[in-house]
Amino acid sequence: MKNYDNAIKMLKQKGIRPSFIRVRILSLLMNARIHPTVDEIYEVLSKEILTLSKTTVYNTLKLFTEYELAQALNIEGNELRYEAARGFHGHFKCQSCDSIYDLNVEKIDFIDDMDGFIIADEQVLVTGVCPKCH
Amino acid sequence: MKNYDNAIKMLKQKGIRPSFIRVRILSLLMNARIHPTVDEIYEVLSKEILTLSKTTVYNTLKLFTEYELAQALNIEGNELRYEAARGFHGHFKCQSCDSIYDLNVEKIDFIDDMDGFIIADEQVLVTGVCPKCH
DNA sequence: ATTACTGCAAATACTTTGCATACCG
DNA sequence: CGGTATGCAAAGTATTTGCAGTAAT
Repeated sequence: MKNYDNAIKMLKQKGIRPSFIRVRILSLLMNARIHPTVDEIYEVLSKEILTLSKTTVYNTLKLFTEYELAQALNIEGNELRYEAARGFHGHFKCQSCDSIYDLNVEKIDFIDDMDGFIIADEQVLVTGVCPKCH
Repeated sequence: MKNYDNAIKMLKQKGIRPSFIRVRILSLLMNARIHPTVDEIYEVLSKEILTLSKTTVYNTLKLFTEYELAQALNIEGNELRYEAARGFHGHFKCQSCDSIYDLNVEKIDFIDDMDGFIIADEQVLVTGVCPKCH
């Protein structure tokens, strides 16, 4: 329950109606500091929301992405992961256990002259082996 | 023709038999400095290699990735792009025209202590609008 | 009543797998 | 010949779309 209020507040701020499902999905993203796939979100929430459909999860995440409440991450080539929007940070993916860690990194240091380029987003993905796996 | 020799040489160095198709795919990646999808590679090469199948393109790229001749890029969530292996660099993706630019960037500056993490690869993806699109 | 939200089913897109055929040493 | 490379068809997985039913204002 604890974070529902927070999620409701954020949805209202963006002018999105805080339906039950939206609140639950946003709370999930904000609480857990996880980077779930659509499938993982669906698996967790469909246990409580028995009528939930994957289409709705897709719709909701798309909506959140448009309103910058969530961000899609290209971690695997073949599926999208999502996380709640928050400050700039990177990700570390363990190629052994597939865990994903958040990473505090400095902003990108461009060598090229970026004049004329409008930068909207920066993503950093580091791959390797995490401490638990060696 | 010019780069076939180069591609053949690289394949031999890795102990991979330089079949015609492999040479063509590797040359394509090395010459054009592009970041094609499997589909784009297939479209280009199937005009000359009429019997080419996508499976072979997939197989070949997988092989190249294992031998570090090519690298898969997570640019879109739903498809893989490939580029010839070369030094560390980032990518800029224009959200208007979908062009992908190579970017010279400094190595990631970690704020976290990365002790215990073995870093195998770093990817930087910047999204925004390129000079041609505004 | 009108608009927005949800969900099913089908369609599309990308990639992998199993197996058969063709090629090369 | 024997092993590797290629390719077709089918299966698997991820995502999108069209439309209909439902809920909210």
